[in-house]
Amino acid sequence: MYRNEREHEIIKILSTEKYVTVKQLSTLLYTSESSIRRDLTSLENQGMVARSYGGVELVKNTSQILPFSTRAHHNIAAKKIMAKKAGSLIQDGNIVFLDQSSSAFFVAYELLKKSQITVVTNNIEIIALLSQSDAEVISSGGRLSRSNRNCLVGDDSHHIFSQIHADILFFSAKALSHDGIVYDCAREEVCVRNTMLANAGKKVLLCDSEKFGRTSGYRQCSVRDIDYLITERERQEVYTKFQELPQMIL
Amino acid sequence: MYRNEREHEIIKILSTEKYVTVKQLSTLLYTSESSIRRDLTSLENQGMVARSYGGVELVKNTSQILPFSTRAHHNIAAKKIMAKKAGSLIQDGNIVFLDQSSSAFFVAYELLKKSQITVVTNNIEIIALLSQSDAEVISSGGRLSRSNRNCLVGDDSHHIFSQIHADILFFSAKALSHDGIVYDCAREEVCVRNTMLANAGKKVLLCDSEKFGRTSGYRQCSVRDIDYLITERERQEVYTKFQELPQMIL
DNA sequence: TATATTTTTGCACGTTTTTGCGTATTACTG
DNA sequence: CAGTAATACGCAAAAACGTGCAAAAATATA
Repeated sequence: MYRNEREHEIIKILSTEKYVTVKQLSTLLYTSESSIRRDLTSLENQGMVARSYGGVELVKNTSQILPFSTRAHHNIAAKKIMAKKAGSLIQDGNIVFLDQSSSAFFVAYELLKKSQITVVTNNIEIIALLSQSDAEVISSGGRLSRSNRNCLVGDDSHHIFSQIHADILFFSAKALSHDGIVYDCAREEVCVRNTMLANAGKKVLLCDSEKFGRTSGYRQCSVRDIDYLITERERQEVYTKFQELPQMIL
Repeated sequence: MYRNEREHEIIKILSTEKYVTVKQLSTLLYTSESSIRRDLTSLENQGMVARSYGGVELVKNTSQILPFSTRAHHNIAAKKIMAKKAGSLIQDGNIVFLDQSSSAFFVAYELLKKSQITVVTNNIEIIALLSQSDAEVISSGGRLSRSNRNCLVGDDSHHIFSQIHADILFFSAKALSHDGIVYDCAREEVCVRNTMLANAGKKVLLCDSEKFGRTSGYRQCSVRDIDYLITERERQEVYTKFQELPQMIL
């Protein structure tokens, strides 16, 4: 992690000072500017600081140690709200399909509160999370996606989803158009999700309101094919946008 | 666990100080720097501390998201040596099978240095590691093992290994008896490994010398079935123990 | 208690890593 | 497009490291 004591000090200094110059650091830490620069190069490579000509500042959200959590989850607040709502649909003993979305990842957190759950997913991040839990966890297999390196895709990923019938599926998408078509941008991920849709009882779409009224590259399904739509907004706010929608959850 | 009182003290100091130098420790504990270094090597091998030039810090294995990446591995030094040797057997463009052992995890590190590699594994930890790399990564699928929560087992885990023929397989075991039988302790893991063995070109056993002359619950295979045996010791030292062995690597 | 055996310690020495300086290169500034 | 400042890079010196070895300490044995 840290190559030496100085790198610790630099981070400590940056936690109080917003921005420091290389010269200041070399004075403060009684060492040459060369050494400071070498430290900064290392810290930069680890994504801990952001350099600019003459100085450096701290990168926010330094909880990066792990390959995944570094990946910025966008709109976390919305996803947490949706996950809470999703939790109310899950019962002890359920078999749950979770897709490769980060929305589904937050639903996995809710699963930790339930008992006797079986989870089937192609999302590596979810498998890693649940490896600590006492849930039964089943991974789909397949090739690690190149575009979105936290999920398994390709022919081999379909197999398990067609072997198991889930009580409930939680999935997400890139876009939901006004005429009720669900879109995603990655061909292979749409394919796997189709197999999930075909083998699940309740089908639940997690879709934050940012995605309303848009389209994307590939058609996933229609809102008519699903049972529940979950957003981070209030039921009322959403009804005005889509007239003929299925039962929605708050 | 701890080899002496000092190692306990070092951990105690590290629980309050984030980072300490070797010099500080030798003063604090009234002993030579050599002895401190020996303690640190031991603690590092147990995965308890992370060293860097000049000092050490505590390993934080409290990471919630990815439980294993920082998890303590036993006998890390031996595994690193074996991984280095393993690396010399891997060529660019190879298809590599890696089993669920932590020895194989260290081999995965060596793969980061190669190009055009395809990795097939049932080890979640390896998939997580390589998700950052540009290697082609294929996961076996299956049920997350209850005994060893970082790997996939069961019927579904076999499929991929029988579909793909690997250039080389790296695997480990719990024991290697004097008459050349390789043993492991988990039934399900032995089964998957059998499928790997059946579908690999070169078969390479990673086995640190601690495991020599022992047995365990389930028979995996004979040394006659494998092509290379890698240990952390010198070739000479091992030859004296096993007379009729396959070509060994240093 | 005395003696043998094993383990630990500290020092010396060869190796590896880091450091800081000089210099070439690259990036901002007017 | 100069002129200056910051940075990157090569190299020799310094610091830190690992290891073998003999002395010391701890442990086992008689």
